[in-house]
Amino acid sequence: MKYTIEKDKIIILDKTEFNPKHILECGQIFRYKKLNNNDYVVVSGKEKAEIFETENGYEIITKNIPYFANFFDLSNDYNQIKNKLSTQNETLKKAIEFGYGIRILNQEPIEMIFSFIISANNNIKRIQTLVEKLAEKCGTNMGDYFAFPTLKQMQTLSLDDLKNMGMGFRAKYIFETAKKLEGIDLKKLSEFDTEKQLEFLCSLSGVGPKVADCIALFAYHNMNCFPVDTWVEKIYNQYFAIQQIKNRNLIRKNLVAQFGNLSGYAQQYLFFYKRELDKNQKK
DNA sequence: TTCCAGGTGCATA
DNA sequence: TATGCACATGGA
Repeated sequence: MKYTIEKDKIIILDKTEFNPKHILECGQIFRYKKLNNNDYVVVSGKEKAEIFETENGYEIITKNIPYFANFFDLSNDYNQIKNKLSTQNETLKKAIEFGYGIRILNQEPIEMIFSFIISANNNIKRIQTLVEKLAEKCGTNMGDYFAFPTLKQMQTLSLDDLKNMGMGFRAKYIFETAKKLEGIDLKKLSEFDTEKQLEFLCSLSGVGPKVADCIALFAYHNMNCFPVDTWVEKIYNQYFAIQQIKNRNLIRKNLVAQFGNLSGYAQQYLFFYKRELDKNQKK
């Protein structure tokens, strides 16, 4: 994708491989805010960026250019990925045409772990509220926003703190995982193969197969993962299944068999497509 | 009032 | 190994 870098901004000269709405509203990140039509503020870890639409693309304004160049996966060629996937399946082709500007973000492992523990049996709106509360409660004050808490900061929270924030039955999971991660180098996990990565993640309290897939996908860019949640279950049974399947493990297996090392990309296009369609139908 | 949301953990057979 | 249920909370 065409982009250039100036002092404090990344200039994107493309509107087909980069679309802030598609990128931010496809459920992979919870800390963003819409300013105007296609303008957004996004917070990741302790960094912040603002995105503004221009005539020929977008400008990403930030104090940390390298961080957000990597965050937005700018060196990756999404046209090639989209072409490959579009030929594989008609529904996916439609989903890609719909969410053409999606990119899979490179996010912080610690942020993904706790955010997706919160996501269990929850809706995106409420997940956003809870993640924000967590940052406000114990994350570093950066002036006009709060950084996502470090592990040390997470460990200062009591079980009651978490319950009082509205974490519900996930409070215990967060509390236990914060303890368990002590002394563990999460960067090392990127060197593991998929099986080992998921095995470790599933050993954390509140992390099962679906949440582990999300963490592997969004924190470690592991494209062999295909998180199957309630939405993917719906889309699978609507468009892919010969016969209806409820077993999510089996659905995952079938989808990974079909999309291989492009599974993570395929999943995001399908997830965004299905959710937006359902949202619009309700209106 | 009931159902549902980017599910997980645990008991039971 | 597979199935079923409880688990907080808030919006529709």
